[in-house]
Amino acid sequence: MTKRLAIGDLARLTGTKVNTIRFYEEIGLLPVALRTASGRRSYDTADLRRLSFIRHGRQLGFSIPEIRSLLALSDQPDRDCGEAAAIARAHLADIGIRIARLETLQTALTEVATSCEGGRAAECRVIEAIAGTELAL
Amino acid sequence: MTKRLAIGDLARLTGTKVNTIRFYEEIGLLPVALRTASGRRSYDTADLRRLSFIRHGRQLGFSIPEIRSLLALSDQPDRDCGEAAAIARAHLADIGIRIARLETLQTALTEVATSCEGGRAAECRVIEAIAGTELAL
DNA sequence: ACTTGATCCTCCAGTGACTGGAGGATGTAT
DNA sequence: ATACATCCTCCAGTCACTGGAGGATCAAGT
Repeated sequence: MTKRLAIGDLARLTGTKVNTIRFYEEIGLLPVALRTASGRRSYDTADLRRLSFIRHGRQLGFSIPEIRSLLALSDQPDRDCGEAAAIARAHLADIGIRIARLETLQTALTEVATSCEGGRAAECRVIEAIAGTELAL
Repeated sequence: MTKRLAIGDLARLTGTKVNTIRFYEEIGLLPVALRTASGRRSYDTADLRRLSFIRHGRQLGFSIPEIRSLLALSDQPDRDCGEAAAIARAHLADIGIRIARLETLQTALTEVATSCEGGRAAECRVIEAIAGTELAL
């Protein structure tokens, strides 16, 4: 039998609250956990990877329905490849925008962070970075 | 007098609910809005940019305290440059991680999206993409 | 001037995604 | 055997909105 993890271990390894893990099970983001003889939840490394994915996804601002649809890509072993491709494509555009915005913010913050050495306060373009250029109103 | 916007205009232009704009005013993310003679809120393009920043920031997964601290960089005209640089630096590491994760996810999704044309279902690396490589346990 | 429909106001209740705590059982280390 | 951490369930609270009631105001058309 490979290494099994208690809920607390999983929580520590992923930076998740124990209650949150139980919550994810309740709403079906994580599979119903196996139980030990005494009724405690027991996990393996697949659960660890899945939870890690969920947590990082949440930190990136994906909603739970979005994460569900991303997880669906992994959950369907090889059926309905066309549908999987459609889900993937639907997310790709959004991800491109996110990356672009983060990169603009990165540039703006780098400017702020380095401006002090340059002598005086930088022209602060932080809002402009993320506000979006489409607002030329 | 330059162009003034009603709360509904601001909502439409930024994709925000009217109630959410009032909420942001209440918690101090947006300045207390000017009012017309009849008591309606009135906005300008600075408010539009600020709200646009807030909304995009939220979509990128930044919490309201984080957004507050990013806005602080723009709000302080030129006082305490060192503090501003510290805030900027604190966010930069995090942003680098976000970008890297999104790029890995982008690669994984592109693989899924293009695999159908190649003939058979791709080995789905979506979870692996975001789960993080530090979990080699 | 009047009506109609959209928009605004305040206030307050509800939702999504957690977070924390009470009360009690179980595991582990001395 | 005693302690102390960890687990269980259940339920209440928080954060960031979201929606609706009840009522005033505005802008357009007749």
